[in-house]
Amino acid sequence: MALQYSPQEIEEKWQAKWEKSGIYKARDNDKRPKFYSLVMFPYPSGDLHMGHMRVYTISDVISRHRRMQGFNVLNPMGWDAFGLPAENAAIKRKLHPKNWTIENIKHMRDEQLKKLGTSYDWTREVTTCNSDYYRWTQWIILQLYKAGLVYRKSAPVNWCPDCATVLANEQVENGACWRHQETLVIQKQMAQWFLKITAYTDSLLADLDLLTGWPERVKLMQKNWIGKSTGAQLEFTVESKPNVKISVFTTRPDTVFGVSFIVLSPENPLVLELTSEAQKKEVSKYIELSSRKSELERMSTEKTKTGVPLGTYVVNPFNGDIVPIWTADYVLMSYGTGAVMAVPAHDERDFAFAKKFDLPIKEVISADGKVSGELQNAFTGPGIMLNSSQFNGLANNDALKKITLWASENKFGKGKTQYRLRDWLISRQRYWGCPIPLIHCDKCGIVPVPDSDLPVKLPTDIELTGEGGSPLNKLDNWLNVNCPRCNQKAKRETDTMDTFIDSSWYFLRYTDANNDKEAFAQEKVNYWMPVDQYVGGIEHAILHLLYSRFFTKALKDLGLLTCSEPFSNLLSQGMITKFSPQSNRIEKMSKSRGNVVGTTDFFKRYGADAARLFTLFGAPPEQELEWSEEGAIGQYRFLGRIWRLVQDLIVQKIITDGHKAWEPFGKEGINSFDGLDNKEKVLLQLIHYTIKAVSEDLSDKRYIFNTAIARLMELVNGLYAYVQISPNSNNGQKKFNDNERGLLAFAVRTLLLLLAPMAPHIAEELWQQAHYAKNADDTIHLANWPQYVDQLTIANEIELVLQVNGKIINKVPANRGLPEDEVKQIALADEKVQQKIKDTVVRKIIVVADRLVNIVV
RNA sequence: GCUGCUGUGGCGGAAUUGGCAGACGCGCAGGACUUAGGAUCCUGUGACUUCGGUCGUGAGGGUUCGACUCCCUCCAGCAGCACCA
Repeated sequence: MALQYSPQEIEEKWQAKWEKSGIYKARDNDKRPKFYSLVMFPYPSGDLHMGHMRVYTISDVISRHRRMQGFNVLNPMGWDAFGLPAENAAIKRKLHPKNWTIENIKHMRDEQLKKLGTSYDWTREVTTCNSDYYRWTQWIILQLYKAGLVYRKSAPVNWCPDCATVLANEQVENGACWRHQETLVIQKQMAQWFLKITAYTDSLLADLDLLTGWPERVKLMQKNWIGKSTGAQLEFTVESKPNVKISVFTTRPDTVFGVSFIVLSPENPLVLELTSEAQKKEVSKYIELSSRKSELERMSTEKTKTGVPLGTYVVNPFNGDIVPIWTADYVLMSYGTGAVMAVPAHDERDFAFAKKFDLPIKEVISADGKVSGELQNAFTGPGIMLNSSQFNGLANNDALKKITLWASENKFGKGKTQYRLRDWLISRQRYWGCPIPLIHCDKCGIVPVPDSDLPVKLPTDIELTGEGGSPLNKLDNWLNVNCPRCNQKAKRETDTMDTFIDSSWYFLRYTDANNDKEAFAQEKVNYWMPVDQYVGGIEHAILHLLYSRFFTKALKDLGLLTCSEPFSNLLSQGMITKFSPQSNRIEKMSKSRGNVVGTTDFFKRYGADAARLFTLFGAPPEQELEWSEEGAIGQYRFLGRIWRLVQDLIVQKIITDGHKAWEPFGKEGINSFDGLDNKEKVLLQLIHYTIKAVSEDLSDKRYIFNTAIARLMELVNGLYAYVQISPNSNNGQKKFNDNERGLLAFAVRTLLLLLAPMAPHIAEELWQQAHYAKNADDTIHLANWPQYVDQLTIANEIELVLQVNGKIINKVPANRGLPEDEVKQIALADEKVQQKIKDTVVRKIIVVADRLVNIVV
């Protein structure tokens, strides 16, 4: 074997061998404890670059480590294969989306993920656009439909002109489409399918507390998205139409005596009903104007408020005040009741509005309960009530509760909790998605496709034009069916599902991926779930993770599984960045920014192991990592350093003996420092310390791989130093006695085991060459993770730091575990310390065991 | 604007519990080997220094024998949300 480290010669060899021997297969219901390791599956866009590789490397290292620790590891991979890019590519290049997708999957799987040296169980691969998968997506949707969680409703929805389809609320960012940052979403009134995620609002919010293994920021983002507010819903009677009431939601019922007008959203149907004859013209003009404003325009006019009065009034039931009704587009129809009570004295928005239109500002809370005169700003803090009849003098927080109670006793309103989260719009007017398995029958209404007729296959003979409307609508022979209930003519639903549905349950399918009788067997899903470690990008903090949690809870209630949260631990890896010549900035690595580093080239030149090490070493996993060619080459050099060290020890027959590894100490190594000379002690301690440190770094308490690699580098440096100071024999080669050979063999063995999860190819190759493998079929990746002896991780002798008044004066060697008095004596006797303190009185001596002494004078 | 996170050498980063700041790597400098070195091996590398030391973790203050770490004020950068009543 060459003395030169050549990843090209070893990596693909081992990849092929691992695949053939099936060492990464997960076993259902094994006796070992299970570990479900999951990485967010990719959209098969065609080409992964180094920026993508980080997440797969991190997840793979965790899987490999757990496997060596004796867990029955499930580490699956699949494809989120439905979606718009396939359809757009089809329109542009006249390829069928299916063929485009399959080609991409083949390349990404065989040329990229496999060549990274990942340890997936490919027998469980799932592809969401295959009918053996989406058959069960349809089945699950029908179960949810039967449970009343799927409904159809005509509603104002977000329409992206570029996608030519509607979007979920979660897919609108700053008023623009999440796929097209420049394309403003427009509002359309359409009949659409919704999933009733709001039925689970409370448990989605409350159970965030159970997710102790999730990053706080992700939980916070979900919490904000759900947006719980507590307050009250209050009723204001219209003065001229006493049978009409306007409901408002407010978090500040304590300010109700300060209401000086009511505002309705322009979309609120009450606006037209309540406008006076005199105001009709102006109000219609205003509604027309604001309907033409996009979401973004409505936001950008943040500071300048617009609105018109309706010319009618309501009665404030709390104090009989008669106040005007206005319409203004700072009030959103989609939140609460689409109407608010305006209290300019205590709400900044209302204050701005009242100032602009010269409406009264009535103070009802102040810091001391006294009138403050003219307000310059809204007073939003806590204080004492005034101008509020029987509630005067109370702290506003007490008044809030009492007013709510009083309102419900007198039927003016009641306490209410309001959420920001709205139901999930799931229908899309596109072709390349999972067909919704429902049928429209004139007589029977909406009829689910019977289970026996699933899957509703997506027809393949279709011409895609990219014009608006559901492409499936044009396929008469697919569209027209007989109603399963009355057998009369009926039509299929032609919308397809949001692809986030496909990814909301794929982790369940992995547990039983080849089942053609059911979505997953209870026994298997309950054995594997929940996922023990999920790794993925922060961009899915809301969408995918919230939807998956919702699916898990809904399926649990349907009796299909027993866990209520799908992902016990979540790691959100940071992105890989690189200087982009286009923008002259360091930005996220992406094709469109022109700063990608391809995988194939890099693997060919430096190997997958070096790529893996660099992405692990550059920064902790949650932080951003800037790609650096030099840094990556540094890892290649480190691997070369290991290679040469081990090769030398093999060629010189130091750690091997014929076709066996040299093992006079057995696999456990030496269990005490007794009888070792100093340099041996140092090496033995280094080995045990390294095992401990790397094991802790790879544990779920840390997952900090950069320090794990740093510890391995220190071990390698230590081994070089050890070999260097050993005496030469006559022929110039290093001379080692049997004990030293055993220690070296143990050191190298340990090094390779600790390296194996991170650089699997070189570890396996050297494992074989040094004959640590029992036979040709033995693999380091199923070997036991090394154990350390705590006693041996620390030296008997320490360096004692001597301080005077907290400043370091000297460092002296001392034995570990000395009694405090003795340590004090050492410190006081020290020459440098003496010089410093001279005759001054020692006030206090602080001893930190085995670390330092601080003398205070 | 609100919320959250982050500020440490020329660079990426380490310091797990309040106890030696800068592990490890990149870069740089010097040496060895060599026909050659952009390979490899070894050594050095926070700043200032009168070579005794002095200063040093975004800025300022505080608590403490002792602060990168805890508290307060401020500054800068990043991210999420953004008229949510």
